[in-house]
Amino acid sequence: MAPTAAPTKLQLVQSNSLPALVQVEIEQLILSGELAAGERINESDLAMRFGTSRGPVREALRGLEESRLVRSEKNRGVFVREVSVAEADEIYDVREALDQLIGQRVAERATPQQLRDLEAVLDEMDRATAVQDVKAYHALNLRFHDMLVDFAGNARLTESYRLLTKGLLLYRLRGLQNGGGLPVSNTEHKAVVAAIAAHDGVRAGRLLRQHAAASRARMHKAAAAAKPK
Amino acid sequence: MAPTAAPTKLQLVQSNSLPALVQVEIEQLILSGELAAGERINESDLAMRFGTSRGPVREALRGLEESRLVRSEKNRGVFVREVSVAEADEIYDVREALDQLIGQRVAERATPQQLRDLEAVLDEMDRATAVQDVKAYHALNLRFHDMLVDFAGNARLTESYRLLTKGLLLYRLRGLQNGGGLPVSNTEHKAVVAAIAAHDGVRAGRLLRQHAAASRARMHKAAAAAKPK
DNA sequence: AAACAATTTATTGTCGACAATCAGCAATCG
DNA sequence: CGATTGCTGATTGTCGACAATAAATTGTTT
Repeated sequence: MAPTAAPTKLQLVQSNSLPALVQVEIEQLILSGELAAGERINESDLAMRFGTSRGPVREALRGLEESRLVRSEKNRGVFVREVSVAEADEIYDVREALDQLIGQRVAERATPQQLRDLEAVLDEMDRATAVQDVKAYHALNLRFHDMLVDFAGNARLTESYRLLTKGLLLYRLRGLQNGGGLPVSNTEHKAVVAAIAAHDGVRAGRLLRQHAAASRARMHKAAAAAKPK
Repeated sequence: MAPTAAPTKLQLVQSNSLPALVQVEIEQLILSGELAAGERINESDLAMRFGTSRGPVREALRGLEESRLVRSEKNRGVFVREVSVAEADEIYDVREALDQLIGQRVAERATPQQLRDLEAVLDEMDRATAVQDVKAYHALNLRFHDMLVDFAGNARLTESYRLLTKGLLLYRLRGLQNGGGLPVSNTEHKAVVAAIAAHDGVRAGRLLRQHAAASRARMHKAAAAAKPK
């Protein structure tokens, strides 16, 4: 396997081209919420900010458009995408199917070391739950699911899954981030990991799918609470 | 609803920007095999060909890179992607999961009109099989699965699925397109449509997944036959 | 003749400039 | 007074030119 340990920034600049660098930078801006959903993106401003000309920025935006993080209107500019509840619902539909596949594959292939890594994250999440640190829990949750899809050992699956979850992330940023549900969420995680440890692919797949479905239900609940209408 | 009937060319030029147009054009070049897998793409040549400067071409290539149809090496250029058997295998793994979801959803939502459309394509495929027109069958097969994912009524699912199948298309172009198996393939199609007509989501999902698995097996068989070693 | 070094050529990467287009406002006319 | 028309500033779309890099070629030396 390639040395995935810690690619230095120098290596990044040498291997990746400038537009690629700018693309991940803008992506961070969007995912962190600094560029709000729906907001229009000014090419010149970004170019200034990164110390480049508008060319690389435009190329980066085209990449982000393809990954559906922005949408582009001719002669009007590119906008940070807004993900509606309906669209998030669609994403969850696909995600549930993929999560089932992920659970199954991970249960079949997980090494003892990978299992230990998963359990370590689980512990950290327990600690975050104890102190009600929602932000930390959220980050750990992302990391947990990221590890799972990685351990499934299918690059295309990883790619599809990441693309999907990015869209979900965009929705979550709309402010209606749920409050409760952390303990129950982690309980579900533990059940999944237990099935993986038992190398029970069918059960792990089913549980991970159910976890996604529960997550979707929590989203709906939060949305309904935020907008009683 | 907007007039989706027949978008005139004028509307297309007005709504879509030049880089987007160039992108689909290059995509056609790749999918048709005019730009062979592994081949290096010359920006200036393409720009000349489309009568634009290199800017729009570069933007289009960045989009194609994001959709994994090309890969890009810094200071060396962009290359049409080659999809190995292993990678095609990975894609099929994901595709099977999505196909199951597609079958289920279509069985739940399909309208009588949509069912008739599907059956019409089935008939055409029968006719293509009768005269051993592999090329026509291939095109119809793509159309059939395209219709299915559309009828599932989930835009994100469509998007993910199309992205995946494009990769598969790229593999098929490597020449080892199977010869036989057309009749059996269409028999599978018919079983799927029958389940859809019965609005039996579970069965349709299972059958469509099995169809994808069988298709994968046929690919392996063809690959083994082409390269016995 | 083979291996290495220097040079040339082709191609990509980046930039600044100009043209095209749009949103907003002001002036005009009914 | 409202609507329409014509400016105006800002922003995007596109281009041609130049710099940086890699590949190919040639020349040189042993």
